[in-house]
Amino acid sequence: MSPRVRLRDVAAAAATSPKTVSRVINGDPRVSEATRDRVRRAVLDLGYQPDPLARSLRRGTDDTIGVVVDSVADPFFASVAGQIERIALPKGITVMIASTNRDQEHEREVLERMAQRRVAGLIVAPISGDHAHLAGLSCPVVFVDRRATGMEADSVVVDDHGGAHAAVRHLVDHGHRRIAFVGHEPELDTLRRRLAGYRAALHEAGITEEFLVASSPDRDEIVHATADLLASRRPPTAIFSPSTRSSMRVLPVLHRLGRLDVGFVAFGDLPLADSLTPGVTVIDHAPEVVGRLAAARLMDRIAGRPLPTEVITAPLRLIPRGSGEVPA
Amino acid sequence: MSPRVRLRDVAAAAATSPKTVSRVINGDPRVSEATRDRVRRAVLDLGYQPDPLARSLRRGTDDTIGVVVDSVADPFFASVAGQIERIALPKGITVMIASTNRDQEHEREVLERMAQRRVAGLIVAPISGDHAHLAGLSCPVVFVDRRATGMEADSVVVDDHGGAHAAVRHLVDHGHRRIAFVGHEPELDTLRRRLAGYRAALHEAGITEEFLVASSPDRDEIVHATADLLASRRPPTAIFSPSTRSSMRVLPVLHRLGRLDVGFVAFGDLPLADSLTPGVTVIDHAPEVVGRLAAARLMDRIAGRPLPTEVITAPLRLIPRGSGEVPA
DNA sequence: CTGTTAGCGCTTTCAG
DNA sequence: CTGAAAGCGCTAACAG
Repeated sequence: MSPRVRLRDVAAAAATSPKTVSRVINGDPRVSEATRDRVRRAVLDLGYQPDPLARSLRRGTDDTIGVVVDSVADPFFASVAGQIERIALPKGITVMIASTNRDQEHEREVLERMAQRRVAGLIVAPISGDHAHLAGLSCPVVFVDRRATGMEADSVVVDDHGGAHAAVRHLVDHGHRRIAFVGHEPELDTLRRRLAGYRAALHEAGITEEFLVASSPDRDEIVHATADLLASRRPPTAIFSPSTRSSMRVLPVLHRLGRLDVGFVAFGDLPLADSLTPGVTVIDHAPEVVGRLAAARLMDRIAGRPLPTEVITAPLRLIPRGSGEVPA
Repeated sequence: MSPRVRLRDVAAAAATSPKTVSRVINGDPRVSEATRDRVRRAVLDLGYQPDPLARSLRRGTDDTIGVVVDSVADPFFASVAGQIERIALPKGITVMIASTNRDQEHEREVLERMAQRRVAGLIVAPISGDHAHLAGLSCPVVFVDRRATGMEADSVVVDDHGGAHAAVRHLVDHGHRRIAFVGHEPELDTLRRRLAGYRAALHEAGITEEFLVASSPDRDEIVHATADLLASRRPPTAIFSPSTRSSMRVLPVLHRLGRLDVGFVAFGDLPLADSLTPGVTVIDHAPEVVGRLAAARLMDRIAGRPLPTEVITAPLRLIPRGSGEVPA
């Protein structure tokens, strides 16, 4: 529309210099009340709005934070991202979201691009195994869901070991002794921890028999492996699904086969989990909490508050809905 | 880490001027092969990467498109956004996603901020009723899910009327005559069209009895209203849910009450829809298609290709899974 | 308390 | 084909 109002236009209208207008805009106290008022009026009259690009170029940093996750289409990360946005926006911080699609090369590219844009900070669900290359980024980084390795940075995670332990313990308490872990992804630190929690719970209960399906939830193999396992001569009486993605593949199998007698507990909540029959017992993954904690910590870092590097653990809770309470 | 390589550093290394380097970077053909090679080598040697902020400031436009939707945490919009990202990124275009949380004021603010950043284009799921104020934006806008009103702009929508019509027709074909429309939101154009489709299908079948629950899916009222409706003296034998958000509220009611004899067809696919018993029959909303079409059209606009303003309709298909095929 | 000068890194003139 | 000068809109540095 109108050709864009600049600082100098406001300055002219307020009969002062651009720098003084800049001071008023940025809340510098060293401006007289009278001038300040004139400037404020001019700003309103002309509908002036600062140019974020020019400002960032000069300042060397942008009022933007980057969020890099596996995929925005993943409900867990979508919730995390939504929460971050909710916290950042009121502070005048813009959020840029990007997906890695679980591809290391892609992750690198996306991060580089954000760094190039001089983002003030990054929240990353890292997919690469070693994050040393991220140490070179000149802005604070907070990891979510998976913790930092190879560099000093805060991470906001959930208690993978404890959550898995609680889930399996819950099944044991309902009489199950043959419990499968379906959907292992050994390349993910998170999953390895959940596997350890599963094993610890078995061990504690004096169970030595382990059922492990290590097919990735992204491939159809998991479907067949699960069906085969249930059809085997000595099948498990319960399944622990260590990730939402795994649950989305395994639950349909159970329902298709009508195997609703099989105990089932999932790590990560699911939409419609309480409309299934039986309802799906889950360890709630608390994406909102993860998002909130990560955003808060990043703000602290951007503000330069001196804090020790930390692994922040979001609390988990078990939500019994039926599938985890079927007897063995 | 290293202090950032600038154009002039590359120029120095290649023994030429910044402008010539700029020409090479931007693929200007009017540079001799020899110079071009020297520059390319220098770029690689120094690891030069252009500064997007400086470039945008000078050019007056940013290689970024903004995506503004109800909420990234909404699975439909998350898919749409994911698809847009997938198309934009390989073209070197950065995507900024923001949520309106269905708040007009918020929408205005977010859009203003993006415009301020000189985005090259916008993809918007508009929440405000009249979009005339968006006409002032100096970049192309493509609307998704809901169509433009009050301004000339492309929209990518689904066939709301036709989809709803097909859904209700499907129920009629299975013998239902008392079919409820649960979860109307009269302020949304989309929903009004779906309601019209519902009515048209009833009319065609010679049905005069209409059941309408106009509670917003965001409020608990919809739960009670649905339960009351089913408990009434002359209840519907089937329900058409005109939105995913509505389905997420209504399905739990049906399952909690054990009313699996009630026919159910939803507008918009649902995660785990085929694990419910019965599986949920849906009109697939095709978020990926909507995203792809919107992104493609926006690219056309940004490239300045002369095209008539259009309402592009993404195809829908009915996926029968059981709930829509229960007899009356 | 206020203003001037310079320059963030790039690209658009316009002149060789 | 190449380069010098100017400036996008803003703010840091340094006067006054």
